[in-house]
Amino acid sequence: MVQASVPTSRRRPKLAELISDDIKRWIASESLGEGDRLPNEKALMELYGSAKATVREALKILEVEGLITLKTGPKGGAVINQPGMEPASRMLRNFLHFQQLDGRQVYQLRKLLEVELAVSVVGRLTEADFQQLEANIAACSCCGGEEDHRRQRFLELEFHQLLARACPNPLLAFMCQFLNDMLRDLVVIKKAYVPERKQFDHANQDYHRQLVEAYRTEDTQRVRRIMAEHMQDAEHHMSALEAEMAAQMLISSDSLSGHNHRSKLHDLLSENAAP
Amino acid sequence: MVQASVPTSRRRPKLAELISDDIKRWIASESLGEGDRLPNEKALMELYGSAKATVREALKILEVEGLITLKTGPKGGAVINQPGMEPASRMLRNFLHFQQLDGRQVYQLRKLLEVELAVSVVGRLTEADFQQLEANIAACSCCGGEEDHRRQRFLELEFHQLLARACPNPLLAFMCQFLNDMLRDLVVIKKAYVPERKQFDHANQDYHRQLVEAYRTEDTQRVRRIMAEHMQDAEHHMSALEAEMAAQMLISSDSLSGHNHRSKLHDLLSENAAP
DNA sequence: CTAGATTTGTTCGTATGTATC
DNA sequence: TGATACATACGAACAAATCTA
Repeated sequence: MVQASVPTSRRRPKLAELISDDIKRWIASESLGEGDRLPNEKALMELYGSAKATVREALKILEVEGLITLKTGPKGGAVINQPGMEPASRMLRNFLHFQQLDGRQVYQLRKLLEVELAVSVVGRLTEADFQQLEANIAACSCCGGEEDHRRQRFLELEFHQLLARACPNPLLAFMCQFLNDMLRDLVVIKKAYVPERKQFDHANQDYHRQLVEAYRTEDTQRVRRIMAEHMQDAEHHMSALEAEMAAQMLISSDSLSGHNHRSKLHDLLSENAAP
Repeated sequence: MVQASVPTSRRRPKLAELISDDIKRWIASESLGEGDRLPNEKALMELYGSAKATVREALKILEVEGLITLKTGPKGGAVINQPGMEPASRMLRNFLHFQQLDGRQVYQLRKLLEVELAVSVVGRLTEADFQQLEANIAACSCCGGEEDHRRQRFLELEFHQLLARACPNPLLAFMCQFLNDMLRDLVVIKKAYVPERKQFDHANQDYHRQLVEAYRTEDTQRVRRIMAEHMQDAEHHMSALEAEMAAQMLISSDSLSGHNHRSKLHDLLSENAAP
């Protein structure tokens, strides 16, 4: 049983999947890195004895998985690309879209992971990091107008993203950033959930300020205590939207914002008779 | 900017990606579930005014992401498939393959998450679950021969997988299962790392037995304490392979086992002159 | 700055295999 | 068993993008 690429259902592996797996094995065995180039389509065609479309499908799989990028022109072709966390994040959202997930469960993890992450970056922040953190706090407190609630939330989450980028553990960093992204998109959907928002904003900014202070003095225990309180407090204020997350998670907010696209399929299948 | 499918690099979205995004939007807006069928290729061709290959590529993207499965024959076509955790797990491994990751970092998370998971399933185990757990312990202790160290590890990890399947929080369950899968594949690679293995096996079995006991009496605090100790102990014994994980993570162990495939590309490009 | 070369991106047409009825 | 519907695969050709001279 080879069958590595699409193991969701036991079935006969298709030709393109075998080819993409073979290329993956090649990448792993040669320990290739960013920038190395694969042979061009023609060479792959005659190597595997397959048609152009089949090779293209194999390359498509690798592109969707974020392992290569395809460019046209001379010196173009398939170059190996070390994937960021976006593809993994996207797939995880696809998975969670069909699960029932509520804010309580998100914070069950956030309370653990954000604290662990906060502690793990003590002593690892550069002066540039401190400047970004303090700039974020300043932006948070200054634009505290009543206008744009969402911008406020974005900035607060960005504070945590800055911390995550400094984390030396890539797994921990990924999970925290994923949780932050989910909360960010949740804010996009729920346009206004404004109970006692004012004091919540103030409390958040206070936590962030204290965190930076503790980081300056590299006081690990204080970092742990403040972040734990911060998460506890945030969970309490999240109880407002204690329901139906994971409903609209298939499309990331990047594609939601801007035009409010409706799918062509929806238009066609609902009207079913167009002039 | 639509551009949701492959956001690893900012570039003009290709036609196939736009189509797959549109289909995704359709799935999300109609809140379709498992088993619902998409229009067939011909209908999609004339709907989007694109050729067969282009539509096929769009469907390919959705298939790689685990959102649909393609079947041949009448009543075949693209049926919506609620993705399991395999696609997300695969992408996360792709990401980590290019990061430096060691056993210490894995256990930094495992110590937090396995304990949280263990506590969260107290009172949620059915009698069938208990039977599976006890059967696992029995299999662990009986086949304690010196023959197959790997089988022993597989069974021990399977104990934790059983617990994870009973966890009501899908995010927490995913992360624990992912960590277990990574450790499982690591065992496949490192064929024999046998320092004081015997007493380690015995200790593990003892922890597992005590855990089942505590679950029977629904003693939450005891579950927490035992699992915490179990993870602490396991981390200590993992220090043997404190180095280079994440090297061979691109291909899952399913495809590694069996034939020890070498890639065609490797064969061709190294010899470079075939008779 | 234009022109050509190179390589991917897209399309059409056709043939094959396979599962259902 | 055969007919049908559908995905799968092949091959050739054209279009578009991009580097280089």
